[in-house]
Amino acid sequence: MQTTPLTQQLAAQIADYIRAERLGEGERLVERRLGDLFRVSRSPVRAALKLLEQSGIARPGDGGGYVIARLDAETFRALDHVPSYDDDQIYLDIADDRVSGNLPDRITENELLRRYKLTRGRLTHILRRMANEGWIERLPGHGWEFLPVLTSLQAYEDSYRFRLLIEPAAILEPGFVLNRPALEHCRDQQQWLVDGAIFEVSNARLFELNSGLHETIIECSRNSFFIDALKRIDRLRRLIDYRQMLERDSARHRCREHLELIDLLLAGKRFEAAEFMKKHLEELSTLKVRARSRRPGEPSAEPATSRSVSA
Amino acid sequence: MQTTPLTQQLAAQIADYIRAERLGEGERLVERRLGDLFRVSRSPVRAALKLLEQSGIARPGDGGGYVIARLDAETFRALDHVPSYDDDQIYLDIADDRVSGNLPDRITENELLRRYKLTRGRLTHILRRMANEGWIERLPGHGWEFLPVLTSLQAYEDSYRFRLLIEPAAILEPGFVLNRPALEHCRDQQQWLVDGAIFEVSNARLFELNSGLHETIIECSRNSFFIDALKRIDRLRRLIDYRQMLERDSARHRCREHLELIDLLLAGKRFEAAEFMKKHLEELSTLKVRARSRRPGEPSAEPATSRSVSA
DNA sequence: ATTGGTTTTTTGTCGCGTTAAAATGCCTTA
DNA sequence: TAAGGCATTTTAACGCGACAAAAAACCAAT
Repeated sequence: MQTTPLTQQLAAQIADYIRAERLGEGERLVERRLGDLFRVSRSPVRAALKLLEQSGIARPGDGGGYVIARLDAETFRALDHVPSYDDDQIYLDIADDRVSGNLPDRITENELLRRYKLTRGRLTHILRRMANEGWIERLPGHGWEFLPVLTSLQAYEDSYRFRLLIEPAAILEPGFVLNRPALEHCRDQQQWLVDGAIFEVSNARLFELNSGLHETIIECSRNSFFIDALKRIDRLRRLIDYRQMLERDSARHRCREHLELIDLLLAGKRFEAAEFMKKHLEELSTLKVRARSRRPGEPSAEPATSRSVSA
Repeated sequence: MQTTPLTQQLAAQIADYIRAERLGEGERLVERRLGDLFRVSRSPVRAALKLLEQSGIARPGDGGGYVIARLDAETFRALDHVPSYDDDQIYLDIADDRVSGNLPDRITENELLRRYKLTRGRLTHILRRMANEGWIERLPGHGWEFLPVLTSLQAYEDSYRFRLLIEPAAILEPGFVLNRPALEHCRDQQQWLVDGAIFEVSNARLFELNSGLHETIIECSRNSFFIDALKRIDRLRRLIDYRQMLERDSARHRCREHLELIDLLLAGKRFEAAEFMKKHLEELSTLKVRARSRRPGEPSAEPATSRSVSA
């Protein structure tokens, strides 16, 4: 039996689907329908179903095929963490090495190939992704050059001024429609954080939950330009914010604000919500600036915060 | 002698550089310095210099190397149009075929390979580019799917509301610094259009000049998030706006507005400029909406605008 | 008509050799 | 010491074949 990335991903998606749709034991898992739903052919669906059988989520049905087995929370947990693409880890490794100064400003593809033991295709994928996110650039001839986007404080302030503009405006978009279930899901998560989980979750997870909330809100605007713009910023932020130790007390304060914000939205008070979002982001921005108050060129006044960024 | 794309591009860049820096006859064109400037090694610079010799812009200097020859406008014109990458044309062809309905919603890479006679590498480049611009998407398994971003009127209105937000705000950014030479260059171009050239230039060129102006302005904000956001929108717009016959009288009106806008900026009246930009975009938005008042699904009421573009 | 099972076709990734072109290093000269 | 000339090394795109996996077509059963 083969378990390819696609198969694993599909299995996780199907599990999510079962949970989201509240499907009960004994219901058929129809191959064709699942294939249509997730835009793949039946082949990977079959493999995914076999995988789900092994996890105990599905069992063979009468007359072939699979039906849903039992559904305790424990069973799901096994598939909970979406198996991130192998590439994603290497991508983060490169970002890591870059931010911590292990990679020079300019580098060739072959050098990266050697360092990270990749195939050419994979590396090309990763490089293009980084280029799209705007922190590496192809040189006219051979090689690539890292851009200073991530490392400068200036970029941070810039990104917050941009968010300050678009996020409140998105809430006031004419096409804005609340996605209640998604928002309520976010509220549960934020409540969970406030109730103490915040001191236990990883940086990565915390970042994911918070940016996920902001993205859920902006998605309600149903204007892809707002949505894409924020998502692009978040992909960039992820690379930095992952790494710095987030201060949990102020993070908790932010989560409380998130809860307020969600409640305003759920109550239909869009205008107030937009105002609140503005204030929330303004606070966030000053927080960040205070935390990393080093000018790009200037020597650091606070050695504790100045991690060497580039060789 | 080899003339690769890089060589040609370099030659054009060097020519531009000579013009921009007002370098005179007899000045040395130092290989190393040019290489550093354009971030390439000496090899392609040498090839480019040979090319410039053929064009009559450079001539061999005493003791080797090249110096600037004579500099009449006629000589430059030969190198004026930057040789666009081969890929760009195919990219536009695909967009063309897509917009005019010659390509199905889903398609495999091999099918595209056959249709457009590309190598795998090239196609991968193009597909990734389209994916980044947000109008095609990789399916989980095999194949790609075109997204409806481009074709819907809704997306148009969305994009204009987004621009209406960011473009005036960009002018008011704290880091805003006028790029006088660039703006004056734009003013010359706009004046040239208003003076009658507008009835002669191609759609493509008109689009390029106008979006170039808007991008020049937003670049003065020196906030990469504003800049990137607008550039992304423009890349999308290009695909559509290329194709529809632009109405020259209202286009001329827009150019007149552009001139006013530039004058406000050059006079340092940023606040007024931002206000003017807002009004300008509002007008533009209503224009567009009126011009393409066809719902995505509905049959076209104006057959004149649906030109079959490619076989 | 749906569904599952099976087979066939197609796809797209990987590995590897080849090669033009870009980068680099060395030498000479002014 | 800064420049060009020249030779050498390195790079990355291309082409091709192999192979696993996904898509598609076909069949049988209910």
